[in-house]
Amino acid sequence: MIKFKKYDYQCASEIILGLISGKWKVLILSHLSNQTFRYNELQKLMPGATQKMLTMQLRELENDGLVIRKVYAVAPPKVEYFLSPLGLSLVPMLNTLCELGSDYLKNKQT
Amino acid sequence: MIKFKKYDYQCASEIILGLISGKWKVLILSHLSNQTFRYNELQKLMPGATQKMLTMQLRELENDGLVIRKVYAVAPPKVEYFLSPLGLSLVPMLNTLCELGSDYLKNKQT
DNA sequence: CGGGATCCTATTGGATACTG
DNA sequence: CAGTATCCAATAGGATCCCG
Repeated sequence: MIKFKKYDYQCASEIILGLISGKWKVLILSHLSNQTFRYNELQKLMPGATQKMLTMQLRELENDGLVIRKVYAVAPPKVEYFLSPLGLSLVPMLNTLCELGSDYLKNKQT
Repeated sequence: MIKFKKYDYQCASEIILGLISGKWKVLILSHLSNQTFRYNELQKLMPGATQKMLTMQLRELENDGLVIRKVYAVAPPKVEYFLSPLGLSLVPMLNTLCELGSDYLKNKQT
């Protein structure tokens, strides 16, 4: 039994799933895997996400140490988001997940 | 945009996450990756899961083609669960996920 | 033995309005 | 620009009882 963040996990893989489970998290991570983005740029990339959801998902990713939020003390406000080393370490796995997903779809169509 | 099972996915990786997201799914998959189990054997392996949840998760895994349910026409009933080729194809990824989870924990403790 | 049916709670996500 | 705050709907999960 693994205790982490008020949850009990039976398997360490569930921890990673907890980190990336959330309606917009993998999408955010995949965007940030390419480059740094500002808040409103991410909004444009994900028109379906409300402000509340985008902010929530970013905050969780930040608290879990996958994403870094850099605030510039300027007016108007400027905030940049980019992957931490920990977030970067998940990128190959996310790509694998993506390939498996494509394979799965092909398989299900035949 | 990928349409699959009444959901719209922006990234193929979300499909795999949908398949294995569920409180007991990765645990079921990890047990079945080693050997075939009967229903009540799985119950004993996962004391925290209620009958309803165990059945639900197994049915979803079956409907998604990851697990095969084999019913023997005997009395008392006998039902066996084991991984399909599709389910087996996810095992290496699940192991990777497990390693990443362990790494993450170590990192967070320091 | 291997479930199904019902009822209830908790968590997640959405819509909308407001702000330093 | 980059968020908060509030209220509400949908889904996931849990407790309990029943059945061929």
